[in-house]
Amino acid sequence: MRRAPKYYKYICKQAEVGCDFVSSSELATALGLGAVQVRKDLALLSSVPGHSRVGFDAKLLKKDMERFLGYNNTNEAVLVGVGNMGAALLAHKGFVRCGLKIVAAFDVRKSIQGKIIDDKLVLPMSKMASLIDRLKIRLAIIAVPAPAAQGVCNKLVKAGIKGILNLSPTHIDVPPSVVLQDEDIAAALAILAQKVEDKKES
Amino acid sequence: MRRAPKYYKYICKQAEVGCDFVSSSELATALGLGAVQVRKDLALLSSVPGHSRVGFDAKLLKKDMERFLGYNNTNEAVLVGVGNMGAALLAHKGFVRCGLKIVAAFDVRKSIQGKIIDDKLVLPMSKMASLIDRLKIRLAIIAVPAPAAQGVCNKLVKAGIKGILNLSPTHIDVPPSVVLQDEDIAAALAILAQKVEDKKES
DNA sequence: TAGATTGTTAATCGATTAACAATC
DNA sequence: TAGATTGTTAATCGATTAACAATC
Repeated sequence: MRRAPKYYKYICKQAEVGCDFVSSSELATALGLGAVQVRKDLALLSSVPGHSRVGFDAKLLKKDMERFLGYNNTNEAVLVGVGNMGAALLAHKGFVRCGLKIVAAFDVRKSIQGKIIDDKLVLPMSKMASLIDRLKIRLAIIAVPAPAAQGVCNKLVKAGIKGILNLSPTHIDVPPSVVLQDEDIAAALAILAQKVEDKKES
Repeated sequence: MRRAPKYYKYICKQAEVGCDFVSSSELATALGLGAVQVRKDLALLSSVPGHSRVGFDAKLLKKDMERFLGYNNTNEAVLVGVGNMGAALLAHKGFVRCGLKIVAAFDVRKSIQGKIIDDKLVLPMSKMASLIDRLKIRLAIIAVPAPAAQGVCNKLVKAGIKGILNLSPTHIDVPPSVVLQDEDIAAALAILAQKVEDKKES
């Protein structure tokens, strides 16, 4: 359910302001969605039915969303590539909220090995496979330059990684047993530019 | 067409290796999609029909994709928030390829104002509105902490921005005339973790 | 020709929307 | 009660898939 994160963030914001209840019509107008669609989504996502006239209990709904999005059970991940973007992710505070923790970082460059960023030590690539195996890590983030991405990916898969978030702007091949997700900020911005252009015309 | 970037990246990779032709069945197996779906997509995206037995001309198809994805016409954007993530984006090389250029960066913190990152000067917020207006910028990236995001967004909209890429992990409100796109790496990784979990069970 | 490919037409599936009854 | 909300059932729409004819 691709709308769940949006709902979650809106509910969080409302809960902060002290709203005890959130109605589906409120969510619909706030997020620019159809009221019926939101009602249907909430019926699916919420563990308790909503109350007529007032809507859904904000705190309960927030908990349901967290459970649904898997923000409760902590997942550990490794990061490969501590360049500008990789270093920013190491220092990023937003992961804990989603039940995520980067437990180790790796880089080929000797110059950065041994450095500590936000309490995490940057290790050489040679330590990667054994650490993933020993700690039973299943998730990895690839933040290396495009030409190195496929090689890193192969090593990760061999070491037992089951989910890869690919931040490099290139296609990589994974076996069917591994889940791959591409996240390319430049491409996302380009799509946004397109949408703006399309809107102007209509 | 959400699959276009994937096609594009795969074609790029093949073109680099020296492949002159790409077939839809090849794309399908490489990207894990249905062969018919790819054929239909290409029929829509390609300006020239494919040749039977060999597939599509890789160079032409690459050009078509670039045109479709808007990678040709250069779009300028501003960045607000030069923290870890913002600084990484300023130094990021991947934008040019997608026809994008960050022309200016802003931050509230005096300590970072005046610094130059990758040839771009970090300016105080007070310069933002006039610069956006003067350079007729339509795109902005928000990379500030969550509590500041809505305030920054309001200023951007007032200054005439038409498309916003929101990297902060919070919901923000925009008027219907503005296109908003959320990009939350932590949330993306959480979804990946979910998919891995789901796969294990099935 | 045989085989691998393309493109098209029709069928299926899933998600969205519309209409309405039920609740407080 | 009246009004605002919820939840459900049926209709619509769009995207995906299946089947097949056409090409080199």
